[in-house]
Amino acid sequence: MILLQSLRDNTQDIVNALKKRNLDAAPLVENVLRLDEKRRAVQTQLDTILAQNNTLSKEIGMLFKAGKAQEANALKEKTGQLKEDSKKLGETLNSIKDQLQEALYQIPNVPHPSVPAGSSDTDNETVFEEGGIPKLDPNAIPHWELAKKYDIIDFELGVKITGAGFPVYKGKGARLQRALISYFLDKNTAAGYTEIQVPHLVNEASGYGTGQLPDKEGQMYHITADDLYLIPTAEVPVTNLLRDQILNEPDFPIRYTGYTPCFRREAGSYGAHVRGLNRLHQFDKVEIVRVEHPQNSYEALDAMVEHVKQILRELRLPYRILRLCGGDLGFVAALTYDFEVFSTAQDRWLEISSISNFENYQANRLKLRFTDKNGKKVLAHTLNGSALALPRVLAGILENYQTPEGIKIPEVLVPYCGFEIID
RNA sequence: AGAGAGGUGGCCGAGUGGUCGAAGGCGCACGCCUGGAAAGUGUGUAUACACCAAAAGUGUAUCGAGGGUUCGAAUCCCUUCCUCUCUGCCA
Repeated sequence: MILLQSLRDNTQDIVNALKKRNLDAAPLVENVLRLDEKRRAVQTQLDTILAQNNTLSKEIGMLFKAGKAQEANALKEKTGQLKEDSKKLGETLNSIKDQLQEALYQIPNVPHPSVPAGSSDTDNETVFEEGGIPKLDPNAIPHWELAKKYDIIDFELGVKITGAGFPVYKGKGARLQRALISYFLDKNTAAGYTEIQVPHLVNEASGYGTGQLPDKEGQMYHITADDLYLIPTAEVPVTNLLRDQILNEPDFPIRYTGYTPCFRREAGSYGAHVRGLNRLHQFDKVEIVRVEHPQNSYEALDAMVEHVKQILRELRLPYRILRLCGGDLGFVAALTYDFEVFSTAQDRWLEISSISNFENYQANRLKLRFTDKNGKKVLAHTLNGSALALPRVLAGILENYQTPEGIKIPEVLVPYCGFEIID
């Protein structure tokens, strides 16, 4: 959530910057500032009344001790009105606070100056492109057909036991999945990220911490019996490890990587582009998460981008990097780079990683702070990215590495797979 | 799931209606002591919000969370969440 203090201090700058999201934030911001002003006025009133009441109570206590019961009782009568007033004001204050909170939740993060203007994914800016697009056999086919041909992924079986979007990986397909997970984790730990295994279900507080709640309630699977949510990404449990923490400067940088399955309801997103592995309800992902000193967060973002580049180079997949435009930028992100792999067989780009700096937007909700050199408590910056999401990487490999003899396994994965070709 | 115990500051732990934001200890920071260190010793050591231009300062809230009783609640009552122990179940 956006920092109220900076909203107060830089109102106009923030409203202007949010225009990049094609959002006229002025009314939202005005509402927040109005509520904030109201809140402070009520707070001051309430504090005064409570202070009076406290003083009286102390006096009464002392009078009783001194045996002056009569005087004490006289004072007691004075407190009646104060009590009534404080109760009313307390209720008002709570209601204003709730409204303020809700109003703040509606304001998205302020885009970084480098975020291009634009309304949809067609306005995203390609900042880097690398890797040769392979020349495939004229009979090349998309991965869902390859999956069937070599019997490595069974979508129908998934439908039978669960439903659409829950594929079953078989034989070499399953082994390739496991290989990718291990390979990604190894790359990440070698780059300094600490491997971590987290629960796949989280409570409500964690959902709020990283911003999935309340905005994206409908996107998560909710276990109502125990009021827990299946994680849509490892970002949620991993980032929440640091919720309510006050760090020290030497603790930076904090770097975590974790593999988890991810569960997404993807309500309302069906269509031609969701075939096969392109969009699933359950998929595997290896995530990287960083918590940084505000001064270093953009350096960290660049490092994360470089790191993922390295992996795609090793896998020899043609990819490009996009800087998301204001219209495509996620609600809580200040700057996001998307990685896309080109699927030659589908003749389209597939998003396989999204790396974002949330600056202090997420940390504000998480109450994730550190003590700076002057002893002040300052919000940290949080970042995360996929390194990497499995299904589309798998799709890219299957499609780009297909030959008439079978699907070749990228060299770096052979030691992890134990075979060189799927045939 | 059933029965019981419990949740206090960075940690341990005292506190069963009044001056308690909370004893004591540990830890941490700074100083003294020392050739240096240890030991010893002194001081300090929560967070949020409000008032104030700001600092200083003052006020308010916070003893798992929410509500109640009371002039006054860490302490009493209710609700709820969580943890631990035993029983049950079980990879």
